[in-house]
Amino acid sequence: MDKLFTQHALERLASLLRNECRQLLLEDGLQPVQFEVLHYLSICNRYSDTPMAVTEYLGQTKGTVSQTLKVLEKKGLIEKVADTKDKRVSHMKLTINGRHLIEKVTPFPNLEIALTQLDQKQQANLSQSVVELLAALQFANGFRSFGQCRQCRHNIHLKGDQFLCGLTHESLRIDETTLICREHEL
Amino acid sequence: MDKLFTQHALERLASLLRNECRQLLLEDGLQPVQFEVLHYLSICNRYSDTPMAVTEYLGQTKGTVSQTLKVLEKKGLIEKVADTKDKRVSHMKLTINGRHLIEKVTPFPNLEIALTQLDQKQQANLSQSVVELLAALQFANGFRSFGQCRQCRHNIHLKGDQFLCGLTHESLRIDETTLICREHEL
DNA sequence: CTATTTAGTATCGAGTCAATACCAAATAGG
DNA sequence: CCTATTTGGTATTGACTCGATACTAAATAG
Repeated sequence: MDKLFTQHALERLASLLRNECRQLLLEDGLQPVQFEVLHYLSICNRYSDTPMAVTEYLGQTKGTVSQTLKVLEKKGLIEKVADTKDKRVSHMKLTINGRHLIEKVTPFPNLEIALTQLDQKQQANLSQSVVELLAALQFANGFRSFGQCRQCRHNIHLKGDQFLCGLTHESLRIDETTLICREHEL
Repeated sequence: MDKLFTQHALERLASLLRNECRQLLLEDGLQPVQFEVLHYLSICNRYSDTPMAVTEYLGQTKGTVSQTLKVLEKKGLIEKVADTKDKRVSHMKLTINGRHLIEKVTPFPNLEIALTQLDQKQQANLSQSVVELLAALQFANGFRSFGQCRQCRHNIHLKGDQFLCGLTHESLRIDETTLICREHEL
């Protein structure tokens, strides 16, 4: 079966990536999951930076995620901001230090090297394949798709730089439309 | 940068796979890493089933791997067999129960669904892309390539079903040549 | 024949993660 | 309008991960 072979390669890939992440963050005292959360928070939009959104994104329990966020907050990498409308929800914003850390460790050196060793066509193929599989896997998991705001069915392009979210009926700045949204649907 | 986008997709993919693995093994009380080791041991050849080989494969420390193996042994999924020539090394063989467990959980249901949702060409692309990236990443990590014996430069095809390893000067059964070898080199 | 290397184990501490239990705010329904 | 349920989030506990360190025994080098 070729599928089993692909699965094995994917598992191994996942394992190597996780290891590279771990070693990279060792001096900062961060764990792979913590980095994942930080990274997610750095590329998601204002509807998607709540503890519950992170929970859905990671596919873990909210209790687990709550702990991870607590650690990141204690390290001064993120800040909790209360929601103005719903007093239950809070938004997790990256601090300056959080942004610095992300910039410092991305892209992963070895992954970067590996990617540059592929030619242009291989890179394009890889990128496309991974995105396709990711979409299929998220769907199979019953997860939200967590795609870019710009590519969402709720996104309405008024004219020029003016965009609107059909779900929240709020207007979007153009730079917000490239962020990841938990309400994303194709 | 498109590379950053690819890295993010890969990270997320790794994360989702790990979660599926975890949930799948929850009732068996196994952790993702433990499954990874078990899976590796089920597809590696007789030169590559030692604790040190697993250590190189996972890219962790030997102490960490030693613990993982101890757990698997205590659960009756693998057995330690002493090497006949080198009294320091031991070989970890899967028990019947170990094989049963592997068969029970592979392939991962959601990954399987996701893969079948891709068409033939997408699947082929994915498989190829992942293998290419894996090779590049292993190289960038300074890791051994852990490829199939059959595709190794040391593998000598005598005639018909007769193969020889040019490194160990031992003859190989034909079914052994499809296993993964730690000494693999292209 | 000693010195170094290699294979492997044991122990410790910080951290992951699910499960459970809990609280407060928002929403639903008569 | 007022209670019941749902939703967002925190706290605690226990089994497990993982690197660091320290250790033993066997093999190899010089």
